[in-house]
Amino acid sequence: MTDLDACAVQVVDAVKVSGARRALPGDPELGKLTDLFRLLGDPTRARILYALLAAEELCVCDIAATTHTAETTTSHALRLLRTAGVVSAQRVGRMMYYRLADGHVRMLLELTREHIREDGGR
Amino acid sequence: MTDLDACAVQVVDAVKVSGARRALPGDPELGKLTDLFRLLGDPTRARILYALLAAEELCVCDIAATTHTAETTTSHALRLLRTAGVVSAQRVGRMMYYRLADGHVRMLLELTREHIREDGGR
DNA sequence: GGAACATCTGAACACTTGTACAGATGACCA
DNA sequence: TGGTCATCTGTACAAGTGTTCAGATGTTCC
Repeated sequence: MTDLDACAVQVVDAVKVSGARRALPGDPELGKLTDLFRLLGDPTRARILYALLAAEELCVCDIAATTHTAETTTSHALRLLRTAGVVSAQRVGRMMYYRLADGHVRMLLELTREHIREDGGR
Repeated sequence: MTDLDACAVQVVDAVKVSGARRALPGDPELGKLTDLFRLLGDPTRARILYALLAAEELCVCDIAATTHTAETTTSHALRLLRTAGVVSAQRVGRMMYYRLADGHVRMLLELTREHIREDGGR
């Protein structure tokens, strides 16, 4: 779309560039990666996830109470997280209980919080 | 702002709720967390970061060439990443060399890619 | 069956955000 | 010093996104 070719001609370190280009995630993988990160990049959803990290399992109402968010907003957020496979849901009577989908998500949340705490977000 | 009080009254598991509420990151910490995730949630920036993960260090032009992105766009993205402390920059002559800021970011990128690859993004 | 309840869904709005264009900076070299 | 080069910045527009309101599910209990 733009002057990408012009730029490619002026490559400084061609070896590094072609090496990095090969190591780059492909479009489908990159899409999944950014989808996941984008989901975690919203305060409402992040609050929900950290609430589930602490409580193991919660119903929608209790998630809303924990995160100080309207129940409708919570439900919308949970749908996105559920669709993406970040959380899993289980119906018990008329309530839906949510929990983090797997250990990777837990590690991701813990690692990032550690990172923030250690160097103050720098 | 909303019917949050009404919701709090109908809390199902009050013990879990108050426990999770205490474990929840505070607003400043949560802001840093979501800022970081949001930065990783854009394809252009993610490509840049994975390029740096593979190549250790690259100048703006080579980053643009690696990620197939216009140099202006790359520069804008790098500014955001630099301001947030995700990447660090070093000037050499008229070129700027960028690299990932620390090991936490590297681990975050690697862990997430692993996660995506293992269960196909589910 | 009907009422009360927890949760979900659809649509509309305000808001945020990424990208592209144009021009500015700062560094090198003749 | 003047010109070229790599990179940066400001601005504007299009596109994406979160929250809300209103109403629809599906479940329990009488």
